[in-house]
Amino acid sequence: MTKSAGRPPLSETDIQEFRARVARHAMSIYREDGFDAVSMRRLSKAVGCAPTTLYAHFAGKTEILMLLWAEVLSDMEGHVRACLKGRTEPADRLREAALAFVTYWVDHPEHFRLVFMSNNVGRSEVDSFIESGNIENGFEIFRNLIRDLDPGCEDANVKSETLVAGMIGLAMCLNTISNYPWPTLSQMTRQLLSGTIS
Amino acid sequence: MTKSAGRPPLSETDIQEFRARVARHAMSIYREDGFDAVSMRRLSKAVGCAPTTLYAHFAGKTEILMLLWAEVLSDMEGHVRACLKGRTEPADRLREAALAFVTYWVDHPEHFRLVFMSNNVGRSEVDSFIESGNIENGFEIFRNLIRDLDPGCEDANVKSETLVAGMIGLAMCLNTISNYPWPTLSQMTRQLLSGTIS
DNA sequence: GTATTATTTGAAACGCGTATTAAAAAATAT
DNA sequence: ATATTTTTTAATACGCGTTTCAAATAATAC
Repeated sequence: MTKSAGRPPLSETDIQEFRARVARHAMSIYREDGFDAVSMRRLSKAVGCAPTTLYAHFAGKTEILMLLWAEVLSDMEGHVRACLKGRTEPADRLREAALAFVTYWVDHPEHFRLVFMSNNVGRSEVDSFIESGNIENGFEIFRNLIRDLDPGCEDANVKSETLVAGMIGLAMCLNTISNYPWPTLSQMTRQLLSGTIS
Repeated sequence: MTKSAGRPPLSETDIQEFRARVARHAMSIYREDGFDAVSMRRLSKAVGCAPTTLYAHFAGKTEILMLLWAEVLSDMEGHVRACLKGRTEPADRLREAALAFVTYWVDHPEHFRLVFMSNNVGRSEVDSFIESGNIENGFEIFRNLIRDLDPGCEDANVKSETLVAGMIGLAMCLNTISNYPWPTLSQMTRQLLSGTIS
């Protein structure tokens, strides 16, 4: 059990550092030139490594893109929380938060594409992201708002998960079928909420 | 204004025939080997033309994939209508139709991917599909079910469009974040409907 | 130094969507 | 047949995600 000869494996710190460096450059390219510009070849050039090296540290491109999700989601969360400032009435808070949520994705179609349409309906990759708690946080905002509205609500889970999924659906439809004569964004959000606020 | 010399342009019939032939082969490849197998090179080989020829008749791959949407959507519509057989109570009909809608997309993730995740958030391409009335039909089922439930309902448009978008969101979340501990599909659908049935 | 192990590299390959462009082929009027 | 016009083709190219694999490099123990 003594130390064996040969080059030691990368420390956990080294790995994390590398992954963080990749994330930084990926984000920089994404911000600079958009989603389509984030390619493995270009990213490896920016990082300063061979394209193959990326595949030694990531399962694939999707796993790298997930590093960007966290930033976008946190930015979105900021927008939602910002519009809660100064509002105290629970129903009002929930309404405005929902409107801000949908508005964010409609105003940032590129972000929406990155987060919701860049996965190949993949299985295991997304799972790790779930377990990291990032998704849970997204639901939590609305779960809390729903609980504030109706303390002791037993199906707050069902309500919040359905609300979030529904809002994502709204954003998706507005983004991808943009020329359809949709009702107003606030009309649809209000309608979607009518089952939550009761 | 007499006929000019030279090879005459393809007749509208010829064009339609070619497009139909492409659609047939595309659908055949899709059914046989799945979404990823439908590539321009392979499709051109199946059709019996050069890859470039496809680009003379279609703006791009997305426009070809849209030919498959109609079939999938009509299949889906069949499933929804089938579950209405024998049901007369309006609220019951709406509930079952909604459940069938979401269930269809969860049971056929490949179809979901084809219809909802194969467009690059593209603009003009999807528009032609809208104007062909295919989307309108999808909404109409639910608009009618909502009208049956509440005749003289003034915001049936808002309700149906929001419901459909919400259901798509449910299907999308269940498909792409498949390992999250979601509530039951019927729980979420019922919750989503609670704002519609009231 | 040498041996050993871990990691990175480079080059090549596959098929992909898409674009360009010159050459070939097809279909017509005269 | 010839001229004219439209359509198709073949070849080539670009960058893409991903994989394979032998060669190079780095970091350690002895």
